[in-house]
Order: sequence, then C-alpha cells, then structure tokens
Amino acid sequence: MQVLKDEIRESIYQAALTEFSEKGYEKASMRNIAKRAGITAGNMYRYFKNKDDLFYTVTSPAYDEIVRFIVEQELPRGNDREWENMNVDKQTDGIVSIYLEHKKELLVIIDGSKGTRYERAKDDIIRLVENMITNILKLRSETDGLAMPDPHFIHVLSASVIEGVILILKQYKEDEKVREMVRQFIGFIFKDFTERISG
Amino acid sequence: MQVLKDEIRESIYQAALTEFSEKGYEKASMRNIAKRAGITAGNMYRYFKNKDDLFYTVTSPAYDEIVRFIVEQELPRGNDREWENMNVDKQTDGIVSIYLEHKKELLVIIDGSKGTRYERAKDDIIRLVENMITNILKLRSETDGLAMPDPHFIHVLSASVIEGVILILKQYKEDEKVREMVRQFIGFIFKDFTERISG
Amino acid sequence: MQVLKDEIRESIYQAALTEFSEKGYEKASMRNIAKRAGITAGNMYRYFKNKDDLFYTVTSPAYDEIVRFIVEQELPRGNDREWENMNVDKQTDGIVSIYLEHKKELLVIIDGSKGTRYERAKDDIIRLVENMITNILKLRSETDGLAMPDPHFIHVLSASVIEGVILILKQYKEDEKVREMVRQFIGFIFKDFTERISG
Amino acid sequence: MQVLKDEIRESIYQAALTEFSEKGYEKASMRNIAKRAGITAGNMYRYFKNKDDLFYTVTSPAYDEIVRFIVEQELPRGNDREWENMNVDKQTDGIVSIYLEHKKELLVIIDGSKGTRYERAKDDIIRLVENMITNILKLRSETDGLAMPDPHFIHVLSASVIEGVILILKQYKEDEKVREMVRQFIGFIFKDFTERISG
DNA sequence: AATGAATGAGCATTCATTCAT
DNA sequence: GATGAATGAATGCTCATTCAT
Repeated sequence: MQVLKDEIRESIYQAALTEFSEKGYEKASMRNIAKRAGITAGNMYRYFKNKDDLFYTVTSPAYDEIVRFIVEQELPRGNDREWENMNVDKQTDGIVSIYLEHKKELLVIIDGSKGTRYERAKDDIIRLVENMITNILKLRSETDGLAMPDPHFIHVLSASVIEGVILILKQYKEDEKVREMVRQFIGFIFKDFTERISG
Repeated sequence: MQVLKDEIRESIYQAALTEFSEKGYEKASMRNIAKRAGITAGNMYRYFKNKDDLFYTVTSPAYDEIVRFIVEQELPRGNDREWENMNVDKQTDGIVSIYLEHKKELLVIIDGSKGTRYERAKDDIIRLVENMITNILKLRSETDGLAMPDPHFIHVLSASVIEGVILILKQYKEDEKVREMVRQFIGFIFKDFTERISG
Repeated sequence: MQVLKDEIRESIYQAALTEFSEKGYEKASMRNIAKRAGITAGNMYRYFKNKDDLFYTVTSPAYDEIVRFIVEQELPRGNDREWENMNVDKQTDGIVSIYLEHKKELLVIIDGSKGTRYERAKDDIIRLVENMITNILKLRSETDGLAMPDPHFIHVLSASVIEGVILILKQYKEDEKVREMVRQFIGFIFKDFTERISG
Repeated sequence: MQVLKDEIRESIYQAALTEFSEKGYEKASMRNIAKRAGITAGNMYRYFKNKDDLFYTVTSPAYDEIVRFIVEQELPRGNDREWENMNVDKQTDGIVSIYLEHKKELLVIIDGSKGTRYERAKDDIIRLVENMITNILKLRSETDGLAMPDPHFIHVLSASVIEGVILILKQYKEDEKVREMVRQFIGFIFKDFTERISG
C-alpha cells in the first residue's frame, strides 16, 4: 500500500477539527486528538508531521479560498448604484459559499487560530468589508456630495456585520437557511444605507 | 498585619487582571501573575485558593453587575414610542456605564473567559439586547400591526450590535468618546428601525 | 532565601558532569541527571533553564580558559632555540594547568560535546599544537635551512600528541604525576625533533 | 528467492555502514537505514534481529580480524635488531592491510561504537602496540642493559601513535598514500627510539 | 517475504499546586 | 505570614520494535 490508510487519515482530520474547534490551536492536545481518532499519539505522526502540519492541513484549504476571494474583489468601475447593489450581493454570496464548503474549518480559523499564522484572518475579512463600504461611500460622495463618515465608524460597523454573519454561519445547519439569513441580515443593515449614514 | 495584606491582595488583583487581559484564563500563568505582583507564587495561594478563585475574584463583581442589570430590565409598560426611545438609550447607557466602571474586567470576561463558567457571558448580554428589541417590536406589532421578524434574526442582529459596541469599548480610551461612538453606532443601526425591519 | 539551595545546585552540577561524561551531551538525559541528583526532573528547571544551560554551565568555564589560553599564545620573536624550548614547556604546562583545574569538565568538552558549540574544541587545541610546531620549524628553516615537512604530517603528529596528553590526563589522578608524565611524553616526542624530522 | 534476499541483505549492510559511519551506533536510526536501503523498516527485521544484530553483522568481521591479528602476534625469538625492525614494519603493515580491507567498518568500530561491546576496541589495538614496544624494549634491556621505561609511558605513547595512524587512515583515500604516510609517521616516532627513550 | 501501520516507552520542558521551614 | 523548593502530570515529539495482512 503506497498511501496511508485514508480512513485513519480522515478520522485524525475529523478528530483534529473537533479538538481545534473546542480548544483552539494552542490548547488542543495531540494526545487528545489521537484518543478521539482512536489511535495512539505516536501513530499520528505517521500521518502528519507535527501539530502545525495537522493544523494547516485542516485549515489551509479554507484559508486559501478566503484569501483568494478577498484578493480578487474588484474596485467599483462606474459611479452607479447598480454596481453597489450587485457588489454587496456578490461579495456576500461569495463569502457564504466559501463558508458552506468549509464550515468547521473556517470557524477554527476565525475562533481558534491564535498562535498560528492565521490569527489575523478575521481582521482581514473585516477589512474587506471595510473597503467595500468605503468604496460605496466614495462613489456616493462623488455623485451625491455625501460626506464621508469617520473611518473608525466604518471599521466598527464592518466588524459588527462580520460578527453577525459568523453567528448565522454557526447557528444554522441548512445551507439554504444560512444563505437566506445572511441575505436578510445584510439587507437590513444596508437598507437605505447612505441615507441613514449621512444623518 | 491587615494593611499589608490588603496591599498585596490588591497587587495580585491588578497583576491577575493584566495577565488575564493579555492571555485569557487558560493561558495565564500563576507564576507570571506572582512575578507581576512582586510576590512569590506560593504566597499567592494564601490570598486566593487557586487559579479559579483568583479569576472569579477579579471578574465576578463586573459579571454580577452586568447580570443584575440584565435581570432588572423592565418590560415596556405603555404602548408608546417614548418608552422605546428612552429604553434603548437607557439600556445602552446602562451597559456603557457598567463597562466604564470595570473596563479591563469586562474585557477579560468577554474575550478571555474560555475555560471558565463565564465563557457564555457575551451570549447573556446579547440575549439582553435581543429581549429589548423583541419588546419594542411586540409593542409595535400591537399598536401598528407590524409583523414580527424571525427571532433568530433578532438574535443575530443583537450579536452584531454587541460586537460593534465591544469594539468601540476596546478602541477608545476616553470615556466621553466611548459614549459618543456608542450612541452614533446604536443610532445608525436603529434609525428607522421598525420601518426597515418590516420590509 | 534569595539563592537556590547551593547544595542542590551543586549536586545537579555533579550529576550532570557524570552523566555528560558517560553519555555525551546528546545522549544524556535530564530525567537521569535529576535521578542522579536525587531530585525530580521538574525541579531541575528551577536551577537551570534547560539542557543547554546546564551543559554550558558545566563546561564553559573550562572552555573559556582553554580558548583564552590558545588566543594568548605569542608567535616566536627571535630565531633561537631558547624560545623553542621555553615555549614548548610553557604551552604544555599551561594546558596541563588548565586541565588540572577542570578535569572532568574538559573531558566532557573533548569527548562528549557533539551537538554543542564546543564540538570543535579538540580540533582547536590540535591546531594550537600544529601552529606551535610549524612556528618552530619555520624558525629552523630560516636559521638552518631545514626543509619544511608536509603540513599533513604536522597535523597528524599534533593530533597524536594531543591524544597522548589526553590519555595521560584521563589516566592519572594525582596532579604531580600528570605533570610529570606529560613532560616526559612531550620530551620524548620532541627530543632531537628537528634532526629526526629532516630525515 | 535466495538471490533477492542476498541483494537486500547487502543493501541493508551498506546502508547501515553508511549510517553508522555518519552517526555512530547510538544515534543511528533504523528507519533511516531502511530508507537508505530502499526497503521498509519492518522488513529489515527479517534480515537482522535488531539494531545490535545489524551492528555486529556489519562490524564483527573487521573486529574479529583485528583481534585475531592481535592475538597472533608472536613474541620476539632472537635478540637481534633485525627482529625489531621487521616486527614493527610487519605489524604496522598488518594493521594497515586489515584496515584497507575494511575501511569503513573499522572506522565505525573506532569512532562509532559507543554503546556496544566494541567500544573498547581502540584500547585493544593500543594494547597491541604497547606489547610490541614492550617486547622490543625487553629485548634491548637484555642485550644492552637498557632500563625499562614506565609501562604507563608506553601505553600513552601507543595510544598517541594509534591516534595518528587512525587520522591518516581517515584522511587519505588512496591505499598507497595511506601506507606511505603511516610509514613516515611510524618512522618519525620510532627513529632512534631506544636511544631517545633511555634519556 | 514484504509491507506499512501501530505501539509504547522515552525525550525535554512547563506549570498549577503543595508544603516544610 | 511568607518563602522558595518540590512535585507530578501534562505537553509535543521520536524511535526501536512488533504485527496483521
């Protein structure tokens, strides 16, 4: 057999995913992951080089997809509302789709990655939202003369939006329900957005 | 020597507060707290039974105040908007005031209480906001016939509001600035609230 | 008490010295050193930061003295035999004196320092002897027209001399006996040295 | 399939030889030897009972030959210098020849046998030289009335000679060069030997 | 015969907690 | 009251060896 038993590899993966979810990277214990996977600690090292390797094997596909998505986002091209609406929807849907593919893994990245190089991932996503909002508002300030709000305010708003979305992701099992709730939530926050923000 | 004892107790308290803020309950080190307090590790155990005891001594007053505040919130009595506006302001101010009294302790409860029985404190606060919003909407639905939104939606919204507020609390040092930003943020979220939520 | 118990520190030192002598740095076991010292493994870390710290605490005074000695050696100034004779004696006595102060420690450096930054110490000492011999022969080649031998030959000779000296150091307990044997051995090797080397 | 078996056995042998040369017995890794041999670790145990077995399989032929050679050395029969000169040359050549047949194996025995029962092999060889020298001197003391030097001195001298020879063995690849250098070195050490030793 | 999966003891190190003084 | 020495269990990780297939 050239490959290690896929079954075991998978059970380690799942055990690690659970352990990392519950305790985060630093507090997760290799011995405990092994126990969950039903093997000995020593044997785990045949499948994964070390704790880091295991962690990144579990999280990096999800992380990479998020990063790629963030990098790919385009700046607004025209100064029309159409871009705004489309873009918000597109970006929201993009994030949600990535999440639906890697639910638990992403939650590990978001909540349990302290001590790893992913510990700033949540901030990166917040910054994406910040940029998106800032771009929309710039567009409006050019066309409608709308005054720009305090950048800190935009940051706070973005963080709070992301927290809401994460909560939805955590709370609902069904993909369709997740999409619907995220849409509803984003819709609520940004309804009459520029009107409300200017006053 | 009672005087000396209090001094030391206080210095352990401050050292623990700093340590818990920086590392959270689980990663905090008793040795390090002792070092920060300028005493020996062994001596700490004369003042506090163990790590748990120390943690709850540091955090429970703030926790209790938050809980008391949450429990005390009164249901709406009349069916007028006045109650609504007053109540949002009152409750927001209440939370902010409690925070301003126990800044570091509350941040420990919110961000560093994993592994303790306070790890769900943030959720409790979120539930307060949830109740508040629900009450407002019930009022409206009775007077205006407004349809109630999905309770989950209210939960998500509450969580995201709280996250925003926490971020503000973390970000600004000056009390007055904190109050102002919280007001601005809450104002933005709830502007035309019932109108937006119904469609 | 400001200082850790000197007794215990000393017993760890001795236990480590013995363990390092018997197994060398890499194979030496902290657990075993602790057992030899009659304490628990954990407790050892109150006295020494880690295995490295313990190793260098044990060996560096001896190492530093050797290095200082090597660095201090002066080049020949005149072209007389007097320098030669004096210098050989002086350097031999110097090395032996350093050894007598740090017997076991030096043997650890020489035989058990693989994996540490002292692993080249024996070579350094050999090179000292090489330089010494080379200098003597250069002197002679200038005054007597003696042909220089193959540098490899000098290297081999130096290594073999050092090995002999080390053996003496290992074999004799009494300081005076060590000095005598080293003198005798060096005397034998270098007797009629230039005459023999030239053919 | 006996043919296959021999091939594999041989490749394990070579792999082990290389590994033992590089790391010595204790630090050598069975896994690594297997990898070098291009087989699995488990399979190695079909050919060799354990690490010890493998080590002795690799080293014992060379070891035995050395021992046999040492044991076979005859005492001087006549009281002439001829025997002396011949004997030194014969024994030197004998050792060198054995070495040239088992280069790597012998170096493993000499430098990498700590933790095995061969760890004293170098000493045995040294004792051979010791005996040889002692015999020569006895001969002389009978014929010329030469006083016998301290036996320890002879031991030290032997050890240092052996060290020199080993260094030469390590340093030169070509058999002829090895023989030449050894002859030169031995020649230097023993030139005017009895004259020098007596004063 | 051969594979590679599995084991279990070992390693250095950390840390909450206890306790004699 | 206070000290710091001591403990023992836990951590991530390695490796010779065994074993089912």
